[in-house]
This record gives sequence, C-alpha cells and structure tokens, in this order.
Amino acid sequence: MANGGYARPPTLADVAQLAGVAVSTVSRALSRPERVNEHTRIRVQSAARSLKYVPNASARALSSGRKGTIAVLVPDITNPFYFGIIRGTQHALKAAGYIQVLVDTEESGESELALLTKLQQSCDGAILAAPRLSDARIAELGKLIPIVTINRPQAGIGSVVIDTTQGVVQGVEHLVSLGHKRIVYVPGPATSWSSDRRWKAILKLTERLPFEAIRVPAFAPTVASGTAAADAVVNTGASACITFNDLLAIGMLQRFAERGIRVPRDLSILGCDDIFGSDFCSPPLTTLTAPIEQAGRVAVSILLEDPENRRPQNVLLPTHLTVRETTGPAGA
Amino acid sequence: MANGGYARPPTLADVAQLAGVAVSTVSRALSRPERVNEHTRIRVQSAARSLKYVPNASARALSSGRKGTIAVLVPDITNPFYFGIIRGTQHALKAAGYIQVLVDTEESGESELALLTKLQQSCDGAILAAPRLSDARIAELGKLIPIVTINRPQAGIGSVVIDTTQGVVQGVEHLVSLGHKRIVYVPGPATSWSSDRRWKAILKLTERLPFEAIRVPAFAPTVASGTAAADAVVNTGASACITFNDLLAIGMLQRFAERGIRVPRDLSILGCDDIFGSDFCSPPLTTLTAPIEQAGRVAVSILLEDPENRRPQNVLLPTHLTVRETTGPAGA
DNA sequence: ATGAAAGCGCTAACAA
DNA sequence: TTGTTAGCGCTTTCAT
Repeated sequence: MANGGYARPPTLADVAQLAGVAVSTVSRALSRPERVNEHTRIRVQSAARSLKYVPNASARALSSGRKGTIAVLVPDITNPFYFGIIRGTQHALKAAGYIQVLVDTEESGESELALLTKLQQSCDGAILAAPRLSDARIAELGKLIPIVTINRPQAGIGSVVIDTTQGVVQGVEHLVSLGHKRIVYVPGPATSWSSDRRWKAILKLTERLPFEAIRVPAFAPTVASGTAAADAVVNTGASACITFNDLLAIGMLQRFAERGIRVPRDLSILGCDDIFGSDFCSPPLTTLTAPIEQAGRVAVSILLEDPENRRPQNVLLPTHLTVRETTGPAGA
Repeated sequence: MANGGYARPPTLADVAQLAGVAVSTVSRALSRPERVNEHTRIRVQSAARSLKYVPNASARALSSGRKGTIAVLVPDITNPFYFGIIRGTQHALKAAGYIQVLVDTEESGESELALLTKLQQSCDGAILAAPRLSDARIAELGKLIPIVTINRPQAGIGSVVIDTTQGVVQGVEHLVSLGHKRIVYVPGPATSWSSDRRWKAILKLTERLPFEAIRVPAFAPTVASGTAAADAVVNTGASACITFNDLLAIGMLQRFAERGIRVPRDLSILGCDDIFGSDFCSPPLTTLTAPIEQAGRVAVSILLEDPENRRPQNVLLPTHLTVRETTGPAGA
C-alpha cells in the first residue's frame, strides 16, 4: 500500500456519513456539543466512537489557526535545572490540553532564533527558558508569536524570573556571619542574565556588609567545568565561594576532594538552584533553593492567560537559603 | 485585529506573486530545488527570503501526510534515567530534521494509550520508553502508527533494549566474589519488563553461583521509595542488595545513613543505570552502567530507517559493571 | 521546466 | 438546530 500498511484513519466525513448528518454538524457535535441537539449529539458521538475517529490536528490547525502546541526552548536538556522547568511546563500544558514541543537550543542564541523562527507557524506560543538571545531579537520574535521568558525579563514580554536577589542576601549574610571576609563568585555563561544579576546582588551587599567580593572568569554551568572553577577559586585565596549554579558546585566538590581540600573546613561553598542531587552529594550542598518547577508552571499560565500579550505579566519568584553541609566557619 | 496583533505570515502565494511564478513552482523551488531551473530557483529563494517566508507545517502535513514530528513517551520526566533517553532522542531527532513531542505518561498504561491515540494523527511515529501497556495494546497501536519501544521488546515492533543481563552477571559475580551469600533484589514497578528481567537473571545465576537470591516487594522507582526499600532490605538479613535502579539505591543510601548502617561495611548496594548523581552520591554508587543516551539515539534511528516497520529491528545494548564504593566484602 | 487545479480534513461563516 | 460551502496553505498530479 501507499502508506506502508497503515490504514487511512476515519475523517469527519466518514463519521458524518455513518451518523447521517453533515460534516459541519459532526464538527460541532464533537468540539462544541452544546451547540447541537442532544439527540444528534449522541448519534454523532457514538458514530465517532465506533469508527475510532481521532481529529486530525493539522487540518484543524490549518482551518482554525489554533495549533494546540506550545514550544518550550531550553539551553540544555542535560541540565537538571531545566528538567525542573520542563517538568513544570509539561504538567501545566497537559492540564490545559496543550502538547509540549521540547527544543534544546544548545546554549546558543543563533539556535534559539533559527528554531523559533521555524516553529512560529506550528505553535500557539513559546516559552523561552533563560534565552541567550539579545533583547532586540526577543522583542522581534515576540511580535511573531506569543512568548514568555524565564529568567530573562524584558519590557513588553511576559516573563517569570526566579529572583535570587533575596536568596543571595540570605546567603551572603550566612557566609559573613560565619566570619568569611573574602567571598568569590563563580559566574555562569557570559550571556546569562541570571548570572549577571547574582553578581550585582553580591557586589551591592559589599556596601553594607564587611566582606570583599571578587570573581573568577566565567564557566560553563556544568559539573565538568567545576574542576577548572575549583582551581580558580583556590587561587583567589578566598575562604568562601558562591557559584552560579549547583552543577558547578558539585563539580567543584569533586575537585576539592581530589585535591584534599576539605569542605567546609578549608573552604565554604554556596550553590544556587537546589537541583536534583544537591541534597545527596558529598557533603550535601548549602544552596539557594529555587522554585524551579513552579517557574515552568507559572510561565505556562502567563502564556495561556494572556496569549496576545496585551498586558504582559512579569512574575517574580523568590528563592531562599537552604543550609546543608558545605558552609562553615571561616579559617576553622 | 482579529489575531491579536500578530501579522498574517506570508504564504507560498505571496512568494509566488513576488517572484512572478506559480505557487507550485515556489513549492518545488523550496522543497526540491533540483527540480527547478537554477534561474527561477534563485528568484524564488530570494523572494522567500525577503518576505521571511516560513512554511506552514500544518498545511504541509495536511497535504503531504508528513508531519515532521515524532512523539516520545516517557513514564516520568522527573526520572533522570528518562532524561538520558530524552537527550538521546532529542539529539537524533533534531539531526534528522524532526521535532520532538515530549509526553509524560505518569507511569500509567491508560495514559499511554490515551495520549498516543490522540497523537497518532499528529506524529509520524512514536518512541515508547519503558511502556506500561500490555503487549496486545502495543501491537494495536503499532498498527496505527510506527512505533519503537525502549526496554520492552515485542514481536513485530522495533525495539531497543538495554540488556542488563550481562551487567547483572558481572554484578552478582562481583558480589559473590566479595563473599556475599545472600543477595536481595529490590524490584521496580510490577509492570516493568526490565525489572522482571533483572530478577530472572539473578535467579538464573543461583544455578551456578553459590548464593541465595531473595527479593522484597515492588517499589516505586524513586529516591523517596528508597526509605521503605532500605528498611525492607535490612529485615531480610541479606549482606548485599541489587536495586532496580539507582534512584532507589540513592534513597536507600540516605536511609542507611540515618539508621547508622554503614555502606559497604554493613551492607553492599549495587544500583542499576548509572544515572546523573550516581557518581557523586555518598558513597559513590557501584552500579550497572547503561548506555541510556545511546538507547534514545538508536530508537530514533530504528524508527526513521524503517518507518513502515517492514522488518522491525531489535537492538540489544549491553550494560557493564562500574565498581565504585558501595560494594565491599561480606561480613567485614 | 512550469502552470493550473484538485484536493488533504477541518472550521466557520452563511443559509435554510 | 442543521446543512452548504468556501476556504486555510500546501503538495501533487496532470497538462502544457
């Protein structure tokens, strides 16, 4: 057979014929049952059932304009932080009857642009998690298709931001109260808005708290990069560090173990996000717990509530300090 | 405006008009450039570019039957094991020009059936990771749409199986050589083919190796369930255990730490999968390393190579033992 | 090599 | 309430 043995699925017309009504009636009976006589509704529905009718999404999208899908773009599916986001979006999307199209942009703005351009016609909207794209590009895309960003607020576009500022304050106060006078920040990707934001929050705190803030060069936000980051941190002579994310912190923990540097006795580490694994690494990580999954859910609700972005919502989600075992007294 | 401020995207007709050719020519120039005069091809392409033309996937799918999407169903996006699968499928799918539709079936066969039925018309095929569905149902679905399963082989359907048998042999030999005489298996979901398979492999080994195999009741394959599993294992009096997956093992590790049971001094644990986190939990987990990501990639290639399932391929991927620090001599 | 035209399956006016 | 009909944007014969 032409289609390789897969039977042609029944169409509205088939159902219509079996039920003895017009296709438009079937269409209504199935998508807006209240607009149809109860009697015919039942007839149509049972006909559809007996034929195992399943609506063709492409046809529906073509004629109605509604695609029933939302694209979710993440920089790296490998990263447990984004797992959390995905979990949140998936859940909310499913509840709202949408299908999630998941796309990995490989930490590249180019890729984000190319993929979203391609997807603009196939989705009702998109959620961009921590986009690496420039503000201008995002604004441009926002004109093509409804967009909500995560961790990248921007005028005119819906967004949800996991605001670590509050968490950073708690974290630094925790470290300073432990006697740390020199704290080093380990940044993430240069294009990461969050990373920049965290560093600024730390810097600002030097104005009112007795400590010195320094930072090392930027690192990829991965466990593997933790090795280099650890060495860089040791070279600063700081007694405590705050990392862009937990992945880096976990990688550093491994490197410190190798080098015989004891945490927190020799060095305190404060992570960020509280991802899967942060609670069972060794030692368990003190970190800034982020409502990751919630961020995904909220992004979906913003997108679906106000799809036209008439009055784009911007939601701020707070983080808080979770003290475990990687932070301790300075110079102990 | 009717569509909430989003401009109507250019269509083939717009491009055709600008280029001064027929729509069919534009269609060819764009999708099969070799079937068109070089001169017109260039004209058309530049017209398309200047209009920022993006093909409408729904329209294309409707008229051609090709949707350009593949559904990937996983029982639980939360589970790092499936992250690995997703990563693999995503990568391979993107390389082949397909879009991945990710679906979480919440460990429910019902849900798998319902979702796949709904998606059958919108996807060119589906990958079912560790489906909970009955064989009969899977066969039925396989008649509707090309399917490849992961960790659930079945006649007439493409599949990739991460075959732990070999790993289990290595693992048990490792344990037995360490002097363990009584080994307990901690099963995963009752509907899991893999879990059953592992237990059978262990049982079989009792025929030729000097140890006794027992098992505790089934547990959800999560860190949280590790608590109950740990207690159950302790009650058996065994000196070593093999768990359905690493998630359970990690949860057990935490529980043992709470109860003051030293691993591996008091009890050895052997996990399964080698997921993210297995190398940095405390102590690092001895486990059966599975080529998770590869499984996802292979599933895609099977699906795309032989979409009609004419000669369904069944690929077996071996696992191997990775010794870390949760296994040690018995009764030390 | 190119154009004209017939659908693909569905929704949404518009009529009845 | 129901039927008729005109597309939605594209691919694909079939002519030319």
